[in-house]
Amino acid sequence: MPELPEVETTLRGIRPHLIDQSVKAVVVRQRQLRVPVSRGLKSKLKDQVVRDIERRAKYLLFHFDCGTLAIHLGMSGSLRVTSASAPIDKHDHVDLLFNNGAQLRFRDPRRFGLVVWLGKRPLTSRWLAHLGPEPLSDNFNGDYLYSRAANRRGAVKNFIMDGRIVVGVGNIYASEALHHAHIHPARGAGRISRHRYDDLCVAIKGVLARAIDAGGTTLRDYVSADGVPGFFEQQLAVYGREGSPCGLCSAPIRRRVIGQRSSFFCSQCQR
DNA sequence: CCGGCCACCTGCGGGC
DNA sequence: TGCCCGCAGGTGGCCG
Repeated sequence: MPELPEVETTLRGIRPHLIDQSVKAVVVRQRQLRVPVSRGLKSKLKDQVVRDIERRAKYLLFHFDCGTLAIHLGMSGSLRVTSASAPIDKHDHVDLLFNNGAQLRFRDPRRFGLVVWLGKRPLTSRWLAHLGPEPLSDNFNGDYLYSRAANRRGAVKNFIMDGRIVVGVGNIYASEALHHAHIHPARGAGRISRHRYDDLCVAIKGVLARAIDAGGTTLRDYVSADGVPGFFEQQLAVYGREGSPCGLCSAPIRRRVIGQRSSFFCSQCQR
């Protein structure tokens, strides 16, 4: 479900409720997520104060004095701040209860998500150490993309979805950004000019920034931490629109599997 | 190092 | 109504 804009929207929703609050209890109903939730989490977090929460790639990092907890939403995860009386869904796997009465609830039907302790040096942990730059940062630019693409024969769509190259570009926004930049998703990454990588970089930043502004994209059941759906779906140019006319040239949008993922594009506008 | 493929898991909608 | 199939927003790991 969530790509970077949805994770950023979640961060903005939960942060004000939890900063400076101390953990009263941890409830784990299902520890079999992508990796098992560690049994020591409860004793580790008890009475610890949330000093800050930030996002790195699609990971939410909860910083405590004793170290950092990471939560990843996988394909179907969501985080909500609820009251203690909220009914428990069968996929509500982990709660953090706070002394101010707030409760952070992690729900994840498919259980591809992650609740892991990263210790005192989170950026060197196996989950974060290999990650590429943030797409909205200044060190992600056309020069960087072009240099990393040299000699790569794989499809550019797979290239920009590779977290070692750049983080946070998932299946929706990869298709969207490539349409904006008029680049065919199956084109070899090493066969794109420096100039076109400038365009692609601008397109990636633009599409992510607009999606954040709209509160993310709601497909199926995604809602932000406050229970409000995102409204970016109405702005999607190609994703999920197979057969409908391209907004630029009216040719029908095509769907094709690239790297085992559905990809949407206009074969007129994108080369 | 790189590319291709698989796995993990549940739910939903469409077709018969 | 019910079953089966294909599809779904992520990403680490394995193999050649």
